Amino acid sequence: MFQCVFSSSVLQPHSTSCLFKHLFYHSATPASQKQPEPIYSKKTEIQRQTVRAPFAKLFIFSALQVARQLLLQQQQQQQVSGLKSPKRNDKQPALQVPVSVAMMTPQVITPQQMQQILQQQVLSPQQLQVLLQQQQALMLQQQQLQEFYKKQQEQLQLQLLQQQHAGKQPKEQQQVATQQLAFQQQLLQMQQLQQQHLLSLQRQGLLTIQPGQPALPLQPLAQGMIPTELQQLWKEVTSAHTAEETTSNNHSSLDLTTTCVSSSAPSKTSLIMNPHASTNGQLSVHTPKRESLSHEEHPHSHPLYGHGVCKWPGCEAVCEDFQSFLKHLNSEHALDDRSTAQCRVQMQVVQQLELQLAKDKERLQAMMTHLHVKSTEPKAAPQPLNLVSSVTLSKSASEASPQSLPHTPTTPTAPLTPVTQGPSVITTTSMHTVGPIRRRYSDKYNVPISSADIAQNQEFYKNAEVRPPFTYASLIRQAILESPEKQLTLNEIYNWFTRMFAYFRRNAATWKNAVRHNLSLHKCFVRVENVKGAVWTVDEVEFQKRRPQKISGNPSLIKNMQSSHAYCTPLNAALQASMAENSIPLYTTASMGNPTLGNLASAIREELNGAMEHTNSNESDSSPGRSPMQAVHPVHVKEEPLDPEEAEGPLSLVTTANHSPDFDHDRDYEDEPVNEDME
DNA sequence: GGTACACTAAACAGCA
DNA sequence: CTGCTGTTTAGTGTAC
Repeated sequence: MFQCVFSSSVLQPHSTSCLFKHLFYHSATPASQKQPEPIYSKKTEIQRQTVRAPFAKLFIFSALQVARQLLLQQQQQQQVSGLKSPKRNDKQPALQVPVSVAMMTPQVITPQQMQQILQQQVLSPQQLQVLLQQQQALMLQQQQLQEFYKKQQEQLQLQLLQQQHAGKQPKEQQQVATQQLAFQQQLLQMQQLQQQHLLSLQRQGLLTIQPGQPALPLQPLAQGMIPTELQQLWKEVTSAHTAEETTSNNHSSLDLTTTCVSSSAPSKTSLIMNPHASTNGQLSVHTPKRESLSHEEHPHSHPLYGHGVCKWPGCEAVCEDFQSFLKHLNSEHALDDRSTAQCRVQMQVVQQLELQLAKDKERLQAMMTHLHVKSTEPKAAPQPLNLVSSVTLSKSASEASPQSLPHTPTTPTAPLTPVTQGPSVITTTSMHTVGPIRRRYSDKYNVPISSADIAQNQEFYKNAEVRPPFTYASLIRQAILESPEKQLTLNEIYNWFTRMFAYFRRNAATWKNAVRHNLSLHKCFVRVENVKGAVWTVDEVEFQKRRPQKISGNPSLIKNMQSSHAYCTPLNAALQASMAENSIPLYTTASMGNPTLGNLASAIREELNGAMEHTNSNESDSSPGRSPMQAVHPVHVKEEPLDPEEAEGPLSLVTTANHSPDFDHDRDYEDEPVNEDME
């Protein structure tokens, strides 16, 4: 989950596809409108309603939280590094980095990715520069504040211990506790100030936050702060802490150049046990040696040390124990030009991550707004106020602007970061989910599954335990058609299900029964006695008979459908754009390596042509509210309630998203693993 | 409200 | 007897 989510922004290409598949299926595409649920007959409607809408939102939230965690980790790394640099200049342009970014740890983005990130930013280069500088300065300030806050906590704890053992100094303890409380309150204020700061940035045009959108739920200390406010706060805290302390220069108090860069910092106890030790006018107490602090707190915990390896960017030196690591840190990563440069690089990485986080926050907000609009749209409008007229629909679906969506006037969904293609991608596709999308569309409108459906989301469904939005009949047909001889035994169909869909790796009794039921029920499935037993084939004629009722639409839609671009273009463009935005290899359906995907285009055309034939004969049945994509591919529209287990939140989805194709045999997977490879 | 459809669950039979 | 395969029925939910 973690990597999948976060790398969507910066780091890991492979996971990016994962994320965008998630996005597609929980926010954007018509397919997302269906949330699976295996057993819904015994669930109350209330359960379903509460389960569906928050699903995607929770996932997005989770993704953001994870990204935030990683960002904080990066900040920690930078923090440790930054304290070692006496030359660091907060206002220094971030691009003057002599050290190759490729030296960084595997976690770190490559120069190419960095460039991509830069290119995809919403801001102009000038704006970006300004914003970078501001963020850089603010970030350092808040880091210092964090450190001080931590010290305060430590001090309080130590004094509490002292009090317990010695039973004295109650007054001082109370004083510190009071300061602690006040400090926490001030932190809350700072959070508000952060939002103000963002708003000011927005007013300056440096941030593109949509109007009317609620303030972003900023995390304390996770965003930049107004320097003056922070300094004021700093002054208040420090002055309250030591009354006799001569308030130092605000700039110097925040200037890392005044900090002690020696690794042999004064012991923490000396600073903490005696508050007066920090009354030297220099705020060395506020610039602790993190390694020493964390070392004492957690003997083997260090942001730059983990799994016996030095995590200094580009180092990865093996250190047997923590002591050796400290030696290594002090020797190999001492204060020099190289370390300084690396530190700057790390700073830049953090900045980029922050920017990316801000951007993703924006995206999240837009998505949430979008989903909120959709979910709160009155159900009483089965024919939604589709402002996309038939004239508009006669054009390419991809040309339709998101503004065409029926938005509630109070919560307009402004264009989503129009500079980047990623969000607009989602918008482009999600725009086709207008109307009562949360409602499950009739399966009458389900076009049987096409190769494109599975192809484009194959990896997703293979790994994510999400029920595919396709009917059993469609899946069975797909399985059979994918086989070389266009025929499968029942067991082979089972295997196809379990191989292609993680969802079908559990509750085997249920879905297998359903498969058998469908095989028997539908005339399109023909049982043929074969040499090796009975096999099932698909009677396409019978199968096509089901189609006429599946597509209805007005002539404009039909006309639009005559070009396969109506369906292919937006989706493929969406995928490609999202991939390009995240600088990952194009994940086209044709490059997925599945032999069945080679016929994707023809399959799509086949589906479309087949649909067209029937649709043309049924033009009287118009559905003006249906968008082209829905009309062409209404199978995505079908929405189903969530499985209670899946409804637990995004975690269930996201965690399973990283499952290896190897099945989880320990989870209700009643059958043997796939014991034969049909292909 | 009726109808069609999909899904789930279950019963049942035949067979190896 | 057990398990698999295949058929059928019933109940439920959803969309039209």
